[in-house]
Amino acid sequence: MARELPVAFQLVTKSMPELPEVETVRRIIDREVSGRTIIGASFRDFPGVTGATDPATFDALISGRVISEPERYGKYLVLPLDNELALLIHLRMTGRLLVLPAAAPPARFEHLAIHLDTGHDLRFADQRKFGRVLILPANAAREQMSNLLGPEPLGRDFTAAYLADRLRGRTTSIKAFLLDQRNVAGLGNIYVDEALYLARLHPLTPAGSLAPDRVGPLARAVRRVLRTAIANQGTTFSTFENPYGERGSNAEALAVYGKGKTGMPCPRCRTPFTWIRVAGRGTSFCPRCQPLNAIDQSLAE
DNA sequence: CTTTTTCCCTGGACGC
DNA sequence: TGCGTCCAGGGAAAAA
Repeated sequence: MARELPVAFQLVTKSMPELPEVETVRRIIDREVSGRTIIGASFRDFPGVTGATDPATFDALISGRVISEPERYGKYLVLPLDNELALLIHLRMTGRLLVLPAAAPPARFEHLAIHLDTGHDLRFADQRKFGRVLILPANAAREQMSNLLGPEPLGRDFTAAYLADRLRGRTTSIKAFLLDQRNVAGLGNIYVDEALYLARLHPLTPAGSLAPDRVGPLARAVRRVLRTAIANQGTTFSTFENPYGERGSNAEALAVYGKGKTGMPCPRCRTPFTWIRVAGRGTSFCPRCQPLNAIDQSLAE
């Protein structure tokens, strides 16, 4: 049994939810919301809960249903219901899931409220409306996930052999490759920059040009930054506390992300970090620790 | 097929 | 102080 929630609390703050942040949200939802019965729902000012574009239909589909254990696929969250349907949620940039007392006023930028039999709501808020909520058959949701996403980086399938095979012949940059959810699920801008720093790879390195002995370390770097971030309950840039007094502390563990613009020094060699744009994303790296070697440079032309 | 670019959104930071 | 501009970036879709 989940303990009584003391007051309103925020499951996760803003700041680009990637795999570790979504996993943090998943665990808290599992703790506090799964097993609960939905007694109603409402939404407004929302692009729509795809699959039920009007509130009444959505309410009818989920009322009386029990939420079962939430599943995470990359950055997606699947909340299965006991009627073969599921909510498929993506927070994108600024999406947040909140648990609030039913009587609490709408959170800022709140779009959707799911009323639970505990007297609390599961609410979805999103300043920039990039986030998405879908209702669809649970099996269809899982099938969509397997079509859209590569292996889980912390799962058994994400091996050096898989990565080497997948990299072969690719001309795009290693950063764009890692951001592509079909290659590996769950990485975003923060953890790609961190993993490349750890693996000492220049973000523009052509993916197919990685020396064989760099592939295993890259896979390990990816796993390491994610494990650390999960242990820290995600990267939080603004202040928040969950009901247990915990906040995501991984921002302090970041070595390179966001530090290129101001030229902060590399903790390893004190060279100022550099900022460039790669794959449409702001990219920070150490020009000394993460060099483009000669063969990479010729391929990058 | 692969790769790149554009677009969606809005608040905060910054320059003048 | 106020106004304009840039920036944050995941992923769908279009373009190359």
